Amino acid sequence: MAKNTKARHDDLRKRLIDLAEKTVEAEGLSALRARDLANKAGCSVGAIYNVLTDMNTLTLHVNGRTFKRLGIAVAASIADKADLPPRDRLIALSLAYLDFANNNFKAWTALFDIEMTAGPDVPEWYQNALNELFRHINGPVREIYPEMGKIDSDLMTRGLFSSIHGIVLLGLQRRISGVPQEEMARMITLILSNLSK
Amino acid sequence: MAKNTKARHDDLRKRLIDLAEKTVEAEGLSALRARDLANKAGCSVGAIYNVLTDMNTLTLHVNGRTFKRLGIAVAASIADKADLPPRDRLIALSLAYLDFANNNFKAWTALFDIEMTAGPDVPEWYQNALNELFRHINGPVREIYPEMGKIDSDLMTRGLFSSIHGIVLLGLQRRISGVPQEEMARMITLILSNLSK
DNA sequence: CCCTCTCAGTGAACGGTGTTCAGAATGTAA
DNA sequence: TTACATTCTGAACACCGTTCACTGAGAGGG
Repeated sequence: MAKNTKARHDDLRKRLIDLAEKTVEAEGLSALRARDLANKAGCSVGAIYNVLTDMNTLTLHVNGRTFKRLGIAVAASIADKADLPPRDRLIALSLAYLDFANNNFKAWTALFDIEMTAGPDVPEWYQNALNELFRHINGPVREIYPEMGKIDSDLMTRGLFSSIHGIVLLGLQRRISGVPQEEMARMITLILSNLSK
Repeated sequence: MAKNTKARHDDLRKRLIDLAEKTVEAEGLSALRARDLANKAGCSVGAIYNVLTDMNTLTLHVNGRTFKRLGIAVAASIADKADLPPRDRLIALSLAYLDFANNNFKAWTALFDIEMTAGPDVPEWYQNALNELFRHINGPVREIYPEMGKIDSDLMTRGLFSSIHGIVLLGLQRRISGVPQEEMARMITLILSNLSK
């Protein structure tokens, strides 16, 4: 029965993450409540804590899935575009990022709404997921700036990602007036098109 | 006494905002609690609600002050640099933004941590404060791209602000590995220096 | 078949939020 | 002093995540 318990635990854990993912996608991270979740899963509140250490780690699991989907969507955007000029590949990547954030707004928001006060460092899988995104950007960057040293081209890569992220973030949160949805794509294109050299 | 109460209310409101500002600066938005605040102000919890509709509006007041300080800091960075080339002025503005966010990290974070789910629109003063920042950016942008139409140059302005914001945000939150403090300035400089035309 | 005995699962209870509102306290006027 | 109006108070409420003393179902031996 030790084996049996583990199987039941694994099963419950998976169901909880599935349900949490649906909730986050539909209503956002703030709608993820322990009692509601237990209710939907047909278990007690306590059962959640038999299987997951925290509500926070549950969110981490959901975010892990979101990051995976994000990575796939971004990679797909340049899968058949290897022959395009590097600037156009950067634009394609960025628009895919915008598109994903827009179509999965609440799940995408949850990626950055989570607490990360524990220590100076972020979970490893989070770093890995970001590094995966960086890899895609780094190729075009090195093509555009072949003379640039590795340190600077890495900085440029992270800087470009952060820039696009900032545009998408402030735009989708409607924190900046006069940036309707359809203009965000143009904003991204404008900035990336004007990268010199 | 109607006058008298108004004066007392105004006084209490001011003291509450002062105390809240200190708390947010020292410990962050999450440390702002109604009971603690009442304790520090020497009043009852209920008194807060006689004078402020909400804990959220209290945060808005604090954020208003932070935005004002931010605006002053950013404006000061180019006050004596009118003769510099536009790209250098953009860099000065951006580094001032980075500097302010770094030196007032918790208060600056609070600017964007606040709930804005109420309706599709953000408070008016928030928009005004942002527009003030945009004005500073718009000048150099129009100098760099004199042939650009107003619509596009406005998009470029907002896009550049969002970009710098994204770099500062992800960098200071340590959400991106390998971007130590001193390299963020270089990251910003790299990107802005490579704006073409 | 029954009786232990173990242990996973339960949900009431705990500590912590923001917010409210019946009543106490204070002030005003007759 | 008394009657009334106004202001202020803090216990109580609703709602979080989290815990832990209990329950009850199932295993194994007699």
